[in-house]
Amino acid sequence: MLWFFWIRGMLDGMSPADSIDSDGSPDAADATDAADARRGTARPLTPRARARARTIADIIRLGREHLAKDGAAALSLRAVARDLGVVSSAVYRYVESRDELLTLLLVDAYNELGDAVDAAVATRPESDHRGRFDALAYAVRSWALSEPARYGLLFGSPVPGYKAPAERTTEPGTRVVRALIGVVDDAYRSAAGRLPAQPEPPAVGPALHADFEAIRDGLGIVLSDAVLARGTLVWTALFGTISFEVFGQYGPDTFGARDELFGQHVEHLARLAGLD
Amino acid sequence: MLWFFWIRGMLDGMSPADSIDSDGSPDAADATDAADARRGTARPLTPRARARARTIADIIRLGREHLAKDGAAALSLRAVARDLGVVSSAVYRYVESRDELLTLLLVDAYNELGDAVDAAVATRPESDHRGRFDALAYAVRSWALSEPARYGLLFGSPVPGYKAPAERTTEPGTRVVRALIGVVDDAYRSAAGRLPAQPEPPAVGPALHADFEAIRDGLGIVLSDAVLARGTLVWTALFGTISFEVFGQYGPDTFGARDELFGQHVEHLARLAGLD
DNA sequence: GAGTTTGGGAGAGCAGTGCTCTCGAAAACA
DNA sequence: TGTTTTCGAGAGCACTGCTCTCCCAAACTC
Repeated sequence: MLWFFWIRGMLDGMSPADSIDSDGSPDAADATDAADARRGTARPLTPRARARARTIADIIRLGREHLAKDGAAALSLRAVARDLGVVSSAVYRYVESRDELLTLLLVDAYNELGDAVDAAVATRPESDHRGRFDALAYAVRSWALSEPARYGLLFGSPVPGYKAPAERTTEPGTRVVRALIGVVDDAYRSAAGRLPAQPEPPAVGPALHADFEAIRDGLGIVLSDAVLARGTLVWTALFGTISFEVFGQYGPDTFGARDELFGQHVEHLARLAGLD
Repeated sequence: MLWFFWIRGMLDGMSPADSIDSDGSPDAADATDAADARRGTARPLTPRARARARTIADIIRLGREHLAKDGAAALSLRAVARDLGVVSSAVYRYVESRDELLTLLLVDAYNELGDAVDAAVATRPESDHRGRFDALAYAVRSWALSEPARYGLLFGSPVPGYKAPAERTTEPGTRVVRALIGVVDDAYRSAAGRLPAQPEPPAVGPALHADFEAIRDGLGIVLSDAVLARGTLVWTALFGTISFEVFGQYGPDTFGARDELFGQHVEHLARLAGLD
């Protein structure tokens, strides 16, 4: 299964706990209602189920706070239990393990980032491809700088011993790249035939061509091998630039004008993507 | 102090432990000799000092193994002590804390990567700027793929609660970027005046200009603002691409032809750097 | 309404972690 | 030979994830 792809039927397979809205609002129990409605089982919500959903939402909210403050490696189930006013063994009634909580927080963070990106892109008209690209890039950077530890969980070094379950993280985890591909694909569709000539691209070999072909098939896009090759670089470069800033790779004093530096990089990346 | 800069006198301030050769060879004690020789104090090495240096070298070697296997967050001083055949409190005679060991391993890894890059660049003639750039890029990628956990320590999410001491990590930590700047600067020096015209660059504002000016002063290079802007993007993009591969951001199946994909990216990055 | 089921909090316990302290022996030095 | 220094061992503290048992109260069933 290609990583890019929306996994059909995934929502149906989700447990109620997965459906908690990502803002951790107190009425998370309603999310279970929504999930029930989605799969057509109008189950009358028992008080117990309601209390349970509320507790899980609290655990996610507290976990998110700890994650934001101390990072993934320092996330402690016992600390969450303390904040919840409960003994440590009690949280195991709601969350299978620390890794399970990490998965919930991973999905939570992916969706928050995805929402931020979607909202930013939507502020620009559909025809303003360059504007949409800029909005996407700046939205990712803003979220990353405001949530460095959670960004690190998503795009930093893997947590040792933790393996994200693909069936739960793939869809939310690919929202940004799918949005990016959408912006670029729209631009190329609308500009079909009248694109500025790019300098001769390096030839793409048969193996990489097959990879790109599978991506095109899976996502229903029209981008050429050359554009996809440049597009993947734009993708990884965008996150590379942001990661350097978030993770402190620039050092404390080298760049004072970080906004402007990022603007320069976005400019070059947009050109590389062919959006100019 | 700008992060890029070689810190003068740093070696003089180093403790013997910092001078352990990065390959963890058993004769690490000789490194102390070397350090003594460098600062002109020919101290006769006592048996105790010799044994001590050897033990520290063992600790670093074992720590490196654990780091490579399980990642930074899972690095355990007690586990190292067990492997060393000693009780846990005994290692505190040699290493101040877990963070101290992390610093030693950080410097160790930075230097191993720096050595690999320097060696790769040196295989190409000085005039082959594009070849040197490619060699640098592929050397970083090779090392990263063969040492994913240690790469993650250097370029992934920061270890929570750990703050790398700048006076010990800045010099080794900037070896790669200094090598990269060297390659690009050489190319621009040797091509002075006869460079292919680049498409009109976005204008650099006064604040970013000041940053670039400081970098030029500090490193004694001639690169223009436009080239430095593109150069920092090349730098961050290179590590972004490599990080995506090492950290599994591509997903397991999206790209089979990863070598070729990286080759495409290097090609575009070389063009962006003006090395064509 | 009475009886039964079940959900879940409390607490003890196990094995691991980083780190500190004291004690004693051995090695190095004077 | 006697003194000083070094350093390993071991106990102990506070923390972690996680399991197990106990038991009460809320919820469901008849």
